[in-house]
Amino acid sequence: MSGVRAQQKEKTRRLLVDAALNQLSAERSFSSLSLREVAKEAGLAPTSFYRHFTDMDELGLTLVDEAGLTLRQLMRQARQRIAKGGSVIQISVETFMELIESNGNVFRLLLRERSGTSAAFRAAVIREIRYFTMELCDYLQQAKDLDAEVAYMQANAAVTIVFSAGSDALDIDDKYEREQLSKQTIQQLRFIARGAAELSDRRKAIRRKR
Amino acid sequence: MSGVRAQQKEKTRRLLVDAALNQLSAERSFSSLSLREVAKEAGLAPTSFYRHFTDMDELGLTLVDEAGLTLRQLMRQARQRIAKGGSVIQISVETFMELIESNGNVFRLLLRERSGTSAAFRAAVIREIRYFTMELCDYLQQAKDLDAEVAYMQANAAVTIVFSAGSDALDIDDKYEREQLSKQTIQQLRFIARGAAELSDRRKAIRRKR
DNA sequence: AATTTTAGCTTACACGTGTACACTACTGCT
DNA sequence: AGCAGTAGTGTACACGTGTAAGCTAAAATT
Repeated sequence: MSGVRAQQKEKTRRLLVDAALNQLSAERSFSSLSLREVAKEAGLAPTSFYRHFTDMDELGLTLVDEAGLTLRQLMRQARQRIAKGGSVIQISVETFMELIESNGNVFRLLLRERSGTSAAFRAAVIREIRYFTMELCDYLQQAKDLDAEVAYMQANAAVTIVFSAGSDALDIDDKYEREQLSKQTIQQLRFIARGAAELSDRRKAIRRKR
Repeated sequence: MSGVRAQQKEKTRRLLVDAALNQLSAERSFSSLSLREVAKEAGLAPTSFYRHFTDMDELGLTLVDEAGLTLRQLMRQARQRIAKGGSVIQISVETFMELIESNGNVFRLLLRERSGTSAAFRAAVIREIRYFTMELCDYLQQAKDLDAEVAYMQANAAVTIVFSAGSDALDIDDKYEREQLSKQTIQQLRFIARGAAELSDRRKAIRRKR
Protein backbone atom coordinates (compact mmCIF):
# COMPACT_ATOMS: atom_id res chain seq x y z
CA MET A 1 0.00 0.00 0.00
CA SER A 2 2.81 2.41 0.86
CA GLY A 3 4.00 2.07 -2.67
CA VAL A 4 7.70 2.24 -1.95
CA ARG A 5 8.06 -0.32 -4.68
CA ALA A 6 5.99 1.51 -7.30
CA GLN A 7 7.80 4.65 -6.33
CA GLN A 8 11.18 3.08 -6.93
CA LYS A 9 9.99 1.69 -10.23
CA GLU A 10 8.86 5.10 -11.38
CA LYS A 11 12.24 6.44 -10.35
CA THR A 12 14.28 4.08 -12.48
CA ARG A 13 11.80 4.53 -15.29
CA ARG A 14 12.67 8.19 -15.21
CA LEU A 15 16.32 7.18 -15.18
CA LEU A 16 15.75 5.44 -18.49
CA VAL A 17 13.81 8.32 -20.00
CA ASP A 18 16.44 10.81 -18.91
CA ALA A 19 19.23 8.55 -20.11
CA ALA A 20 17.65 8.52 -23.55
CA LEU A 21 17.13 12.27 -23.55
CA ASN A 22 20.70 12.87 -22.47
CA GLN A 23 22.07 10.83 -25.32
CA LEU A 24 20.20 12.84 -27.91
CA SER A 25 22.24 15.47 -29.69
CA ALA A 26 22.91 16.94 -33.10
CA GLU A 27 24.94 13.84 -33.91
CA ARG A 28 22.70 11.28 -32.27
CA SER A 29 19.09 10.61 -33.16
CA PHE A 30 16.71 8.51 -31.14
CA SER A 31 16.59 5.83 -33.82
CA SER A 32 20.36 5.47 -33.60
CA LEU A 33 20.15 4.76 -29.89
CA SER A 34 20.30 1.14 -28.86
CA LEU A 35 18.46 -0.45 -26.00
CA ARG A 36 21.78 -1.44 -24.48
CA GLU A 37 23.22 2.04 -24.65
CA VAL A 38 20.22 3.55 -22.94
CA ALA A 39 20.21 0.90 -20.24
CA LYS A 40 23.93 1.40 -19.68
CA GLU A 41 23.56 5.18 -19.42
CA ALA A 42 20.80 4.63 -16.88
CA GLY A 43 23.06 2.31 -14.91
CA LEU A 44 20.93 -0.76 -15.56
CA ALA A 45 21.54 -4.18 -17.01
CA PRO A 46 20.25 -4.37 -20.59
CA THR A 47 17.56 -6.88 -19.73
CA SER A 48 16.19 -4.70 -16.96
CA PHE A 49 14.97 -2.33 -19.64
CA TYR A 50 12.09 -4.69 -20.32
CA ARG A 51 10.67 -4.20 -16.85
CA HIS A 52 9.69 -0.69 -17.93
CA PHE A 53 9.20 -0.72 -21.69
CA THR A 54 8.45 -3.54 -24.09
CA ASP A 55 10.38 -1.82 -26.81
CA MET A 56 12.61 1.10 -27.68
CA ASP A 57 9.58 2.32 -29.61
CA GLU A 58 7.57 2.57 -26.43
CA LEU A 59 10.30 4.63 -24.82
CA GLY A 60 10.42 6.79 -27.91
CA LEU A 61 6.72 7.52 -27.82
CA THR A 62 7.07 8.47 -24.17
CA LEU A 63 9.79 10.90 -25.20
CA VAL A 64 7.57 12.43 -27.86
CA ASP A 65 4.82 12.85 -25.28
CA GLU A 66 7.25 14.66 -22.99
CA ALA A 67 8.32 16.86 -25.86
CA GLY A 68 4.68 17.73 -26.44
CA LEU A 69 4.40 18.65 -22.79
CA THR A 70 7.37 20.97 -23.16
CA LEU A 71 5.67 22.54 -26.15
CA ARG A 72 2.54 23.18 -24.13
CA GLN A 73 4.51 24.72 -21.29
CA LEU A 74 6.02 26.99 -23.90
CA MET A 75 2.59 28.11 -25.01
CA ARG A 76 1.55 28.89 -21.47
CA GLN A 77 4.70 30.90 -20.95
CA ALA A 78 4.13 32.83 -24.18
CA ARG A 79 0.55 33.60 -23.20
CA GLN A 80 1.66 34.99 -19.87
CA ARG A 81 4.16 37.27 -21.55
CA ILE A 82 1.66 38.38 -24.13
CA ALA A 83 -0.81 39.31 -21.41
CA LYS A 84 1.73 41.81 -20.17
CA GLY A 85 1.58 43.61 -23.49
CA GLY A 86 3.77 43.87 -26.56
CA SER A 87 3.81 42.47 -30.06
CA VAL A 88 2.19 39.05 -30.03
CA ILE A 89 4.27 37.82 -32.92
CA GLN A 90 7.54 39.07 -31.53
CA ILE A 91 6.97 37.63 -28.08
CA SER A 92 5.93 34.29 -29.54
CA VAL A 93 9.01 34.00 -31.70
CA GLU A 94 11.34 35.04 -28.91
CA THR A 95 9.78 32.56 -26.53
CA PHE A 96 10.08 29.83 -29.09
CA MET A 97 13.71 30.65 -29.75
CA GLU A 98 14.41 30.39 -26.05
CA LEU A 99 13.01 26.88 -26.14
CA ILE A 100 15.39 25.98 -28.94
CA GLU A 101 18.31 27.27 -26.94
CA SER A 102 17.40 25.52 -23.71
CA ASN A 103 15.77 22.36 -25.04
CA GLY A 104 17.41 21.89 -28.41
CA ASN A 105 17.49 18.13 -28.20
CA VAL A 106 13.84 17.80 -27.35
CA PHE A 107 12.99 19.94 -30.34
CA ARG A 108 15.35 17.93 -32.54
CA LEU A 109 13.49 14.80 -31.50
CA LEU A 110 10.23 16.24 -32.78
CA LEU A 111 11.76 17.46 -36.02
CA ARG A 112 13.40 14.15 -36.77
CA GLU A 113 10.60 11.84 -35.84
CA ARG A 114 8.15 13.92 -37.80
CA SER A 115 9.84 12.65 -40.94
CA GLY A 116 11.06 9.40 -39.45
CA THR A 117 10.46 5.81 -40.46
CA SER A 118 7.91 4.87 -37.84
CA ALA A 119 4.31 5.67 -38.66
CA ALA A 120 3.45 5.69 -34.96
CA PHE A 121 6.16 8.24 -34.22
CA ARG A 122 5.13 10.44 -37.11
CA ALA A 123 1.53 10.35 -35.97
CA ALA A 124 2.49 11.21 -32.40
CA VAL A 125 4.57 14.19 -33.44
CA ILE A 126 1.94 15.43 -35.85
CA ARG A 127 -0.63 15.19 -33.07
CA GLU A 128 1.46 17.40 -30.81
CA ILE A 129 2.05 19.94 -33.53
CA ARG A 130 -1.61 19.95 -34.46
CA TYR A 131 -2.49 20.70 -30.86
CA PHE A 132 -0.07 23.60 -31.01
CA THR A 133 -1.63 24.81 -34.25
CA MET A 134 -5.16 24.56 -32.95
CA GLU A 135 -4.35 26.65 -29.93
CA LEU A 136 -3.02 29.36 -32.17
CA CYS A 137 -6.03 28.99 -34.45
CA ASP A 138 -8.43 29.53 -31.57
CA TYR A 139 -6.52 32.58 -30.48
CA LEU A 140 -6.62 34.09 -33.97
CA GLN A 141 -10.30 33.43 -34.40
CA GLN A 142 -11.12 34.99 -31.08
CA ALA A 143 -8.66 37.83 -30.62
CA LYS A 144 -8.35 38.84 -34.25
CA ASP A 145 -11.92 37.96 -35.19
CA LEU A 146 -10.89 35.97 -38.26
CA ASP A 147 -12.93 33.73 -40.51
CA ALA A 148 -12.55 30.15 -39.19
CA GLU A 149 -10.97 28.67 -42.28
CA VAL A 150 -8.66 31.63 -42.75
CA ALA A 151 -7.60 31.43 -39.13
CA TYR A 152 -6.64 27.81 -39.60
CA MET A 153 -4.60 28.51 -42.69
CA GLN A 154 -2.79 31.32 -40.95
CA ALA A 155 -2.11 29.24 -37.85
CA ASN A 156 -0.87 26.37 -39.96
CA ALA A 157 1.44 28.56 -42.02
CA ALA A 158 2.72 30.36 -38.94
CA VAL A 159 3.56 27.15 -37.11
CA THR A 160 5.32 25.84 -40.20
CA ILE A 161 7.42 28.98 -40.46
CA VAL A 162 8.28 29.01 -36.78
CA PHE A 163 9.25 25.35 -36.68
CA SER A 164 11.39 25.77 -39.75
CA ALA A 165 13.10 28.76 -38.19
CA GLY A 166 13.63 26.73 -35.05
CA SER A 167 15.25 24.02 -37.12
CA ASP A 168 17.57 26.59 -38.70
CA ALA A 169 18.36 28.07 -35.31
CA LEU A 170 19.65 24.70 -34.12
CA ASP A 171 22.56 24.99 -36.53
CA ILE A 172 23.47 28.56 -35.59
CA ASP A 173 25.84 29.40 -32.73
CA ASP A 174 26.42 33.04 -33.45
CA LYS A 175 24.13 35.23 -31.38
CA TYR A 176 23.86 37.97 -33.98
CA GLU A 177 22.85 35.52 -36.68
CA ARG A 178 20.18 34.13 -34.42
CA GLU A 179 18.72 37.56 -33.83
CA GLN A 180 18.77 38.13 -37.55
CA LEU A 181 16.86 34.90 -38.02
CA SER A 182 14.33 35.94 -35.39
CA LYS A 183 13.75 39.26 -37.09
CA GLN A 184 13.28 37.60 -40.44
CA THR A 185 10.87 35.10 -38.97
CA ILE A 186 8.84 37.84 -37.34
CA GLN A 187 8.61 39.65 -40.63
CA GLN A 188 7.49 36.50 -42.42
CA LEU A 189 4.79 35.93 -39.83
CA ARG A 190 3.62 39.48 -40.43
CA PHE A 191 3.36 38.77 -44.14
CA ILE A 192 1.08 35.89 -43.36
CA ALA A 193 -0.96 37.81 -40.82
CA ARG A 194 -1.42 40.62 -43.32
CA GLY A 195 -2.56 38.33 -46.11
CA ALA A 196 -4.88 36.42 -43.82
CA ALA A 197 -6.49 39.53 -42.41
CA GLU A 198 -7.19 40.76 -45.89
CA LEU A 199 -8.78 37.55 -47.06
CA SER A 200 -10.86 37.37 -43.92
CA ASP A 201 -12.13 40.90 -44.49
CA ARG A 202 -12.95 40.17 -48.10
CA ARG A 203 -14.94 37.12 -47.10
CA LYS A 204 -16.84 39.09 -44.51
CA ALA A 205 -17.69 41.73 -47.09
CA ILE A 206 -19.09 39.08 -49.39
CA ARG A 207 -21.24 37.69 -46.64
CA ARG A 208 -22.62 41.14 -45.88
CA LYS A 209 -23.68 41.63 -49.47
CA ARG A 210 -26.01 38.67 -49.44
CA MET B 1 41.92 3.92 -73.90
CA SER B 2 38.65 2.53 -75.25
CA GLY B 3 37.29 2.76 -71.75
CA VAL B 4 35.20 -0.39 -71.77
CA ARG B 5 36.47 -0.85 -68.25
CA ALA B 6 35.58 2.62 -66.99
CA GLN B 7 32.22 2.25 -68.67
CA GLN B 8 31.48 -0.96 -66.84
CA LYS B 9 32.57 0.61 -63.59
CA GLU B 10 30.21 3.50 -64.05
CA LYS B 11 27.47 1.01 -64.79
CA THR B 12 27.81 -0.90 -61.56
CA ARG B 13 28.24 2.35 -59.68
CA ARG B 14 24.81 3.28 -60.94
CA LEU B 15 23.62 -0.14 -59.85
CA LEU B 16 24.65 0.76 -56.32
CA VAL B 17 23.07 4.19 -56.43
CA ASP B 18 19.83 2.79 -57.79
CA ALA B 19 19.87 -0.05 -55.29
CA ALA B 20 20.06 2.49 -52.49
CA LEU B 21 17.31 4.62 -53.98
CA ASN B 22 15.07 1.61 -54.46
CA GLN B 23 15.38 0.62 -50.83
CA LEU B 24 14.26 4.01 -49.61
CA SER B 25 10.63 4.22 -48.55
CA ALA B 26 8.36 5.61 -45.88
CA GLU B 27 9.59 2.85 -43.58
CA ARG B 28 13.24 2.90 -44.56
CA SER B 29 15.58 5.84 -44.24
CA PHE B 30 19.01 6.05 -45.80
CA SER B 31 20.69 5.92 -42.40
CA SER B 32 18.95 2.64 -41.68
CA LEU B 33 20.42 1.11 -44.83
CA SER B 34 23.48 -1.05 -44.37
CA LEU B 35 26.37 -1.36 -46.76
CA ARG B 36 25.66 -5.04 -47.09
CA GLU B 37 22.02 -4.55 -47.93
CA VAL B 38 22.79 -2.08 -50.66
CA ALA B 39 25.49 -4.28 -52.12
CA LYS B 40 23.17 -7.27 -52.06
CA GLU B 41 20.37 -5.35 -53.76
CA ALA B 42 22.87 -4.29 -56.43
CA GLY B 43 23.91 -7.92 -56.89
CA LEU B 44 27.42 -7.35 -55.59
CA ALA B 45 29.57 -8.85 -52.89
CA PRO B 46 29.66 -6.58 -49.82
CA THR B 47 33.35 -5.83 -50.19
CA SER B 48 32.95 -4.79 -53.82
CA PHE B 49 31.13 -1.75 -52.54
CA TYR B 50 34.49 -0.22 -51.63
CA ARG B 51 35.59 -0.16 -55.26
CA HIS B 52 33.05 2.65 -55.77
CA PHE B 53 32.55 4.43 -52.47
CA THR B 54 34.76 4.65 -49.40
CA ASP B 55 31.73 4.89 -47.17
CA MET B 56 27.98 4.73 -47.02
CA ASP B 57 28.25 8.44 -46.36
CA GLU B 58 29.82 9.02 -49.74
CA LEU B 59 26.98 7.13 -51.39
CA GLY B 60 24.51 9.18 -49.38
CA LEU B 61 25.98 12.47 -50.49
CA THR B 62 25.77 11.27 -54.07
CA LEU B 63 22.11 10.55 -53.49
CA VAL B 64 21.54 14.02 -52.10
CA ASP B 65 23.23 15.48 -55.16
CA GLU B 66 20.92 13.50 -57.40
CA ALA B 67 17.95 14.70 -55.39
CA GLY B 68 19.13 18.26 -55.94
CA LEU B 69 19.28 17.55 -59.64
CA THR B 70 15.69 16.34 -59.56
CA LEU B 71 14.74 19.54 -57.77
CA ARG B 72 16.36 21.62 -60.48
CA GLN B 73 14.60 19.69 -63.21
CA LEU B 74 11.39 20.45 -61.39
CA MET B 75 12.13 24.15 -61.50
CA ARG B 76 12.80 24.05 -65.20
CA GLN B 77 9.54 22.22 -65.77
CA ALA B 78 7.64 24.75 -63.68
CA ARG B 79 9.17 27.65 -65.58
CA GLN B 80 8.12 26.15 -68.87
CA ARG B 81 4.55 25.78 -67.69
CA ILE B 82 4.49 29.27 -66.26
CA ALA B 83 5.67 30.67 -69.59
CA LYS B 84 2.47 29.29 -71.12
CA GLY B 85 0.44 31.46 -68.79
CA GLY B 86 -1.61 30.93 -65.67
CA SER B 87 -1.23 31.57 -61.97
CA VAL B 88 2.45 31.30 -61.05
CA ILE B 89 1.71 30.11 -57.55
CA GLN B 90 -0.82 27.52 -58.61
CA ILE B 91 1.38 26.06 -61.31
CA SER B 92 4.36 25.92 -58.98
CA VAL B 93 2.46 24.11 -56.28
CA GLU B 94 0.91 21.66 -58.71
CA THR B 95 4.26 20.91 -60.28
CA PHE B 96 5.79 20.38 -56.90
CA MET B 97 3.00 18.06 -55.84
CA GLU B 98 3.59 16.00 -58.97
CA LEU B 99 7.19 15.57 -57.88
CA ILE B 100 6.02 14.27 -54.52
CA GLU B 101 3.79 11.75 -56.20
CA SER B 102 6.38 10.50 -58.69
CA ASN B 103 9.55 10.88 -56.64
CA GLY B 104 8.35 10.58 -53.08
CA ASN B 105 11.39 8.73 -51.86
CA VAL B 106 13.85 11.21 -53.26
CA PHE B 107 11.96 13.98 -51.51
CA ARG B 108 11.84 11.98 -48.30
CA LEU B 109 15.60 11.67 -48.45
CA LEU B 110 15.96 15.44 -48.49
CA LEU B 111 13.47 15.95 -45.69
CA ARG B 112 15.10 13.40 -43.45
CA GLU B 113 18.70 14.26 -44.02
CA ARG B 114 17.97 17.92 -43.50
CA SER B 115 17.41 17.15 -39.85
CA GLY B 116 19.69 14.11 -39.76
CA THR B 117 22.71 13.34 -37.63
CA SER B 118 25.42 14.00 -40.19
CA ALA B 119 26.57 17.61 -40.48
CA ALA B 120 27.80 16.93 -44.01
CA PHE B 121 24.39 15.63 -45.08
CA ARG B 122 22.58 18.52 -43.50
CA ALA B 123 24.87 20.98 -45.22
CA ALA B 124 24.38 19.28 -48.57
CA VAL B 125 20.60 19.33 -48.31
CA ILE B 126 20.53 22.91 -47.12
CA ARG B 127 22.72 23.85 -50.07
CA GLU B 128 20.25 22.35 -52.51
CA ILE B 129 17.29 24.03 -50.86
CA ARG B 130 19.10 27.34 -50.78
CA TYR B 131 19.71 27.06 -54.49
CA PHE B 132 16.00 26.47 -54.93
CA THR B 133 15.20 29.48 -52.75
CA MET B 134 17.62 31.75 -54.58
CA GLU B 135 16.10 30.92 -57.93
CA LEU B 136 12.72 31.92 -56.62
CA CYS B 137 14.19 35.02 -55.03
CA ASP B 138 15.67 36.16 -58.34
CA TYR B 139 12.37 35.59 -60.05
CA LEU B 140 10.48 37.65 -57.48
CA GLN B 141 12.95 40.49 -57.60
CA GLN B 142 12.81 40.62 -61.35
CA ALA B 143 9.26 39.74 -62.31
CA LYS B 144 7.51 41.30 -59.34
CA ASP B 145 10.00 44.13 -58.88
CA LEU B 146 10.42 43.54 -55.17
CA ASP B 147 12.89 45.01 -52.73
CA ALA B 148 15.85 42.60 -52.52
CA GLU B 149 15.53 41.78 -48.85
CA VAL B 150 11.78 41.43 -49.03
CA ALA B 151 12.12 39.13 -52.02
CA TYR B 152 14.42 36.88 -50.06
CA MET B 153 12.09 36.70 -47.10
CA GLN B 154 9.19 35.87 -49.34
CA ALA B 155 11.14 33.22 -51.24
CA ASN B 156 12.35 31.68 -48.01
CA ALA B 157 8.88 31.57 -46.48
CA ALA B 158 7.36 30.22 -49.67
CA VAL B 159 9.88 27.40 -49.96
CA THR B 160 9.33 26.52 -46.32
CA ILE B 161 5.58 26.34 -46.81
CA VAL B 162 5.84 24.30 -49.98
CA PHE B 163 8.31 21.82 -48.52
CA SER B 164 6.17 21.41 -45.46
CA ALA B 165 3.13 20.80 -47.63
CA GLY B 166 5.14 18.29 -49.61
CA SER B 167 6.00 16.52 -46.40
CA ASP B 168 2.33 16.37 -45.44
CA ALA B 169 1.40 15.16 -48.91
CA LEU B 170 3.66 12.14 -48.48
CA ASP B 171 1.33 10.82 -45.80
CA ILE B 172 -1.86 11.34 -47.79
CA ASP B 173 -3.24 8.77 -50.23
CA ASP B 174 -6.66 10.21 -50.81
CA LYS B 175 -6.75 12.30 -53.96
CA TYR B 176 -9.36 14.71 -52.67
CA GLU B 177 -7.40 15.40 -49.51
CA ARG B 178 -4.33 16.12 -51.60
CA GLU B 179 -6.20 18.63 -53.69
CA GLN B 180 -7.44 20.22 -50.51
CA LEU B 181 -3.89 20.48 -49.28
CA SER B 182 -2.79 22.04 -52.58
CA LYS B 183 -5.53 24.64 -52.36
CA GLN B 184 -4.61 25.50 -48.82
CA THR B 185 -0.95 25.78 -49.72
CA ILE B 186 -1.73 28.06 -52.63
CA GLN B 187 -3.75 30.28 -50.36
CA GLN B 188 -0.96 30.42 -47.81
CA LEU B 189 1.53 31.40 -50.50
CA ARG B 190 -0.83 34.17 -51.51
CA PHE B 191 -0.89 35.42 -47.94
CA ILE B 192 2.85 35.69 -48.05
CA ALA B 193 2.94 37.28 -51.48
CA ARG B 194 0.40 39.83 -50.35
CA GLY B 195 2.31 40.75 -47.22
CA ALA B 196 5.60 40.93 -49.06
CA ALA B 197 4.24 43.13 -51.84
CA GLU B 198 2.91 45.53 -49.27
CA LEU B 199 6.15 45.79 -47.34
CA SER B 200 8.08 46.24 -50.56
CA ASP B 201 5.80 49.08 -51.61
CA ARG B 202 6.11 50.75 -48.26
CA ARG B 203 9.89 50.61 -48.44
CA LYS B 204 9.87 52.07 -51.89
CA ALA B 205 7.66 54.92 -50.71
CA ILE B 206 10.08 55.72 -47.93
CA ARG B 207 12.96 55.81 -50.35
CA ARG B 208 11.10 58.22 -52.63
CA LYS B 209 10.52 60.61 -49.78
CA ARG B 210 14.23 61.14 -49.20
C1' DA C 1 53.72 -10.56 -75.83
C1' DA C 2 54.57 -9.48 -71.20
C1' DT C 3 53.32 -6.81 -67.34
C1' DT C 4 50.56 -4.00 -64.39
C1' DT C 5 45.97 -2.51 -62.80
C1' DT C 6 41.75 -3.28 -61.05
C1' DA C 7 36.59 -4.74 -60.50
C1' DG C 8 34.79 -8.23 -58.36
C1' DC C 9 34.83 -12.52 -55.56
C1' DT C 10 35.22 -15.61 -51.10
C1' DT C 11 36.59 -16.24 -46.60
C1' DA C 12 37.29 -14.63 -42.02
C1' DC C 13 37.02 -11.90 -37.85
C1' DA C 14 35.71 -8.97 -34.10
C1' DC C 15 31.98 -6.37 -32.48
C1' DG C 16 27.39 -4.67 -31.07
C1' DT C 17 22.76 -5.92 -31.19
C1' DG C 18 18.02 -7.73 -29.15
C1' DT C 19 16.34 -10.88 -26.15
C1' DA C 20 15.51 -15.66 -23.87
C1' DC C 21 16.41 -17.89 -19.53
C1' DA C 22 17.37 -18.76 -14.88
C1' DC C 23 18.37 -16.65 -10.56
C1' DT C 24 18.26 -13.38 -6.44
C1' DA C 25 16.48 -10.27 -3.10
C1' DC C 26 13.05 -7.70 -1.45
C1' DT C 27 8.03 -5.79 -1.30
C1' DG C 28 3.30 -6.63 -0.54
C1' DC C 29 -0.54 -9.37 0.29
C1' DT C 30 -2.95 -13.07 2.88
C1' DA D 1 4.89 -16.04 9.23
C1' DG D 2 4.70 -17.46 4.80
C1' DC D 3 3.80 -17.19 0.08
C1' DA D 4 3.41 -14.72 -4.48
C1' DG D 5 5.00 -11.10 -7.33
C1' DT D 6 8.53 -8.48 -9.32
C1' DA D 7 12.67 -5.15 -10.15
C1' DG D 8 16.96 -6.14 -11.11
C1' DT D 9 21.15 -9.26 -12.20
C1' DG D 10 24.45 -12.24 -15.17
C1' DT D 11 25.00 -15.54 -18.74
C1' DA D 12 24.25 -17.08 -23.29
C1' DC D 13 23.01 -17.19 -28.11
C1' DA D 14 22.09 -16.21 -32.86
C1' DC D 15 22.36 -12.61 -35.99
C1' DG D 16 23.80 -8.64 -38.82
C1' DT D 17 27.33 -5.42 -39.18
C1' DG D 18 31.85 -3.15 -41.32
C1' DT D 19 35.93 -4.35 -43.23
C1' DA D 20 40.70 -6.67 -43.70
C1' DA D 21 43.20 -10.11 -46.62
C1' DG D 22 44.12 -12.61 -50.45
C1' DC D 23 42.65 -14.41 -54.97
C1' DT D 24 41.06 -14.35 -60.03
C1' DA D 25 40.24 -12.84 -64.53
C1' DA D 26 40.13 -9.51 -67.68
C1' DA D 27 41.37 -4.80 -69.37
C1' DA D 28 44.98 -1.48 -69.99
C1' DT D 29 49.66 -0.30 -70.50
C1' DT D 30 54.23 -1.13 -71.74
